Amino acid sequence: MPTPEPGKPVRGSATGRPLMAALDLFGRRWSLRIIWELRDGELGFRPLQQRCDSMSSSVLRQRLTELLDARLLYQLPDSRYSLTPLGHRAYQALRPLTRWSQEWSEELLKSAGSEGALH
Amino acid sequence: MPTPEPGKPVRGSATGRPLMAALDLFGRRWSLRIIWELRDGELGFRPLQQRCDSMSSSVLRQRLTELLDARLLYQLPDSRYSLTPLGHRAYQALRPLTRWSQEWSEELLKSAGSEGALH
DNA sequence: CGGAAGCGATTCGGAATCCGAAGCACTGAG
DNA sequence: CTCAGTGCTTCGGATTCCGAATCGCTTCCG
Repeated sequence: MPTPEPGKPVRGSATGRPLMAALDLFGRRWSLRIIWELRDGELGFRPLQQRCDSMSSSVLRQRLTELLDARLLYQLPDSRYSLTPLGHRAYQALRPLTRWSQEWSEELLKSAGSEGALH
Repeated sequence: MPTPEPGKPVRGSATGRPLMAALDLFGRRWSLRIIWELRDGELGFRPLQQRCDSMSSSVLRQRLTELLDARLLYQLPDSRYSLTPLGHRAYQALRPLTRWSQEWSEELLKSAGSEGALH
């Protein structure tokens, strides 16, 4: 499972268009979450694992190397992980998702309520 | 694998915070891509499959039911799939990713170039 | 009518991925 | 020396994904 790279064909897209590579990278489990948890501050391996609901260490390592390869993260001399400027901009690109998820939550509550009211 | 719902615990997050449910939903393979491909216009099952690099029909069906459950999609009387207003706003929330992926692509080209220059 | 083509959708065996518990090597504190 | 905490690896089993085949249905065309 190679790290997705814009320009090269990635799983799920023969073209390698940057967006498709990004969708592949972020479509792997925990990728988005890791970036999210590093949004304000460096974290070591285990603390990061804790914040990610104790995700499995093997997958965490896998995701970390992918994100390091992709230059979204770098490692401090004390081996903690941190977002690169590029990684931080990726986080910012994902911020609208927070607002949307709120809206989504409200929408589902609404429709759940009207379902119940039908009886 | 239940469809993630804000408020309920989802895989990868005991809290069920809306954002975490969203990260679970979008973290499943092809989810982002499907929304992306429906951004401007309805598509039937097989045409949609074509646009998604001929992804496997079983997974496509799985993702579609999840996105229907989550109210991001609805099905027209002729059984084509379309974004709901909520789904369209999800797409809009993902748009900054396009810009970012461009920047990412350039950054990787830059560092690939400087690597070569070291010899 | 007969048949070919396209559709949405399902099934199923094998491949890829993810999980989680255990353990290793190292470091600092007591 | 112990003990706890760290980054990280290994490995067997569970889950997920894949892809080809297939079904039933509709449409189109002779």
